Amino acid sequence: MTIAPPIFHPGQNDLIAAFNGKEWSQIADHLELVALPLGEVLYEPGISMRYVYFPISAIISLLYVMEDGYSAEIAVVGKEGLLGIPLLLGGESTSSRAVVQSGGYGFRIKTELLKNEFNRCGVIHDVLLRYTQALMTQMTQTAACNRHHSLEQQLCRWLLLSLDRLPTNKLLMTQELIASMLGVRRAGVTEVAGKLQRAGLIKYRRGHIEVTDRNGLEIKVCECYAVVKKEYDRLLPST
Amino acid sequence: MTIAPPIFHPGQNDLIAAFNGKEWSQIADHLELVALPLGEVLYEPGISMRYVYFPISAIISLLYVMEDGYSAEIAVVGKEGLLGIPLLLGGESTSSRAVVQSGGYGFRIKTELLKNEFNRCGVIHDVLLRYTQALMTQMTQTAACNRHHSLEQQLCRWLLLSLDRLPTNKLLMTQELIASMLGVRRAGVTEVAGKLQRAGLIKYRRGHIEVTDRNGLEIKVCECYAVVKKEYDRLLPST
DNA sequence: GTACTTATGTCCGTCAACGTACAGTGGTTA
DNA sequence: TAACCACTGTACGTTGACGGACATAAGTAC
Repeated sequence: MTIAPPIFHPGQNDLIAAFNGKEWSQIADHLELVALPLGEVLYEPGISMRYVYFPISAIISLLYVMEDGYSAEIAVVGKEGLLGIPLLLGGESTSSRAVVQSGGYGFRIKTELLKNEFNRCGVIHDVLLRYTQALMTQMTQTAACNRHHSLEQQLCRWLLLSLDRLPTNKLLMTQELIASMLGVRRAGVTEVAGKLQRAGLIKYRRGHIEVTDRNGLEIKVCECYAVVKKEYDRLLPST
Repeated sequence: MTIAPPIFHPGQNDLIAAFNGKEWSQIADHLELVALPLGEVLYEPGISMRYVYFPISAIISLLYVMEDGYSAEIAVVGKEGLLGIPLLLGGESTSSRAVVQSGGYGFRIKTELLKNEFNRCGVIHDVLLRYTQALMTQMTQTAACNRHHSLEQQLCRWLLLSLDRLPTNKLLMTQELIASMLGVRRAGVTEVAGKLQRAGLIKYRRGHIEVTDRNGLEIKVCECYAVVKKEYDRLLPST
């Protein structure tokens, strides 16, 4: 038996919702609903891509993968954003990889079409540039957090950022995956996650995480989370 | 006695050199040469600024300063770039601070004037967006480098990035300052710098660093330096 | 030249995270 | 039901950087 895909509409992506003008309706027809299954690689470093993605229920992780195989998450993109900013900025490719961190659905559109609208320098242009700045804030904070904060704080930040981009408080995530996103040992994640569980903040079950006390996480997390969230709210108030 | 400021012209900034069209000449007259002395703070988090800066001989460091006073460098801007991208992206302010890391000169122009030209979506617009992407690459690499690489590698990267933005191989820099840029202990910098000096790569003298074997640094440095450099060259080939 | 400030060199105990390894256990498949 | 695999829990020694402290040396001011 096959399960019918859930019914989504483009406006569930916050950026698309913010476009909603005449210029947008011209290309809205070209949006295409796609499944974004866990682990799918959407962009690979140095490769120029044909589509940009507006996630709805999926979360995409921007990772830098080093020569020795170690990786580090730079930012996450969910329904508040767009995957493919470099395509609009004119650079085509990036040095990072985009991987689906939490499976779901999204819309995609041919790069050229969005680029054409972007280059008219109307609402779409302005919204996307503000989003670009929000993304830069996230990168900034990742860099600073990597330097100074403990694994526990970083995990809290990661959980909250993910939660903000999901409809539920449940994540499908193994500790192995989280570790590779954060660029730390799996055993380190186990330790810290156990601590959070004993404190009653989360519940763990083989690849399922449930956040049971969001407030508690917000108390434990470092400032980085709030800085990013505040900046997204400021730059993209519609969301 | 007063020393006359060196004679600079705007084209010494690589971005301005790339503009050189009719649209640019309209506002070129409004450029103003300014001294950028070591330590001067050009942008403060959350404050909207009146000018954007095109460095010529100075280097500006983008720092995120945490609540507890610890800081981390996110990126550096020199004659290859522009300080004030967030002003153009529409967000006005950022969460980071911009500090002159190496004293020198630069040109500045009122934000509004550049913004107007930017919004015409011509050459200036395109060049600045490509620069924005280069800056994002630098942030990405900083985040990844902070996570995985040793202090020694990071210092090498920092020296090389600085060197690329200076006319000489000499830096005016105390270890204390470098430490606060990298977000590490001063004693840590001393150790590593001593090691580099004994290896004959640099020469130290109370606030003066001279790189005597650039090649040696490039061998020791992590991949992060090359990734950033390559991306700048690719995105802004005129430089 | 002397006193003073500022930068650098070095040491020590501490600690978070590392790499590695292995045992348990939940869920799936045969 | 049994076998198996993938995920999780835990342990151990190692290590790079930390916080803090103090000594030395290089410039600067008097």
